[in-house]
Amino acid sequence: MAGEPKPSDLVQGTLHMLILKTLALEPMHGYGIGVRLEQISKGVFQVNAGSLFPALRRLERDALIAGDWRVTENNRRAKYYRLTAQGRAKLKRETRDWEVQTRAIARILDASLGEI
Amino acid sequence: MAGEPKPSDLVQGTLHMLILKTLALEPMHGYGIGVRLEQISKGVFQVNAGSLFPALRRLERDALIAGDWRVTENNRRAKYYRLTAQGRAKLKRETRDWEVQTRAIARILDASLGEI
DNA sequence: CGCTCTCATCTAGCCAAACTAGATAAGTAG
DNA sequence: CTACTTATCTAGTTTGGCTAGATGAGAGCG
Repeated sequence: MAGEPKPSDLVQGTLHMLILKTLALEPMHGYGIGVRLEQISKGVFQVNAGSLFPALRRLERDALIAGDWRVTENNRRAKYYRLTAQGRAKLKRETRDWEVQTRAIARILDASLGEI
Repeated sequence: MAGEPKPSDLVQGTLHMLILKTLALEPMHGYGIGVRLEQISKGVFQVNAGSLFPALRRLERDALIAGDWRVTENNRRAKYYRLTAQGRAKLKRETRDWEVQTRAIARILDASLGEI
């Protein structure tokens, strides 16, 4: 986060939520999660491997996801992660909190002097 | 940010933007900014003094806001901050970036397997 | 065969920013 | 005098994304 934030910089604290959401759709390996987030966001997020993999390890450490090594379609080894029950609950909470907070921020950003 | 995030925890990186927006409406002192953010957000943000004042000092250090000591209506000394031209430009950029990113996040959170 | 490309993961060390948990000071109200 | 509110400040911790690499293995090519 040095100097001017590029538009691709993640809003801090959202990467966990986005990973959980991606895995809620289907189990995937880390690299694939990065590619998918980039695709769905239409390039807004270029998910950094140096952010992504540490995030995955934190999520696994906290038992929100669980992973096992397998072989991909391309015949490479990769660790496939899936949501745990705790992860699913966490995603639900985080999504709800995110919506509450973005609504509140929108209210502030839309405010004008008249309505205070 | 210990343990379970309370719903009042700020989405990281947004405090600067919210302060700039508040000051864009009218010059205020720090304490007042905190009260106003809490009011407009309808209690979603209980802005921590330990977050708020360091943030103000960073913004002043970066010349995005400028402050001078005055006396409030209550006859207390307080530092009134106002936006600088740079601050106004920064607010514009941050608001635009915020909207791009929240739209992208919304797209991800709304995604279902069918549309991949 | 060696070379390069892509896929896939991992790590160390940095840095911004919000947090906790206080201290400080001065005016107001009882 | 005491307690409360307003108003600001700080030290030290933690979170989490960042840069900038290393590592390894399969695929394609001359």
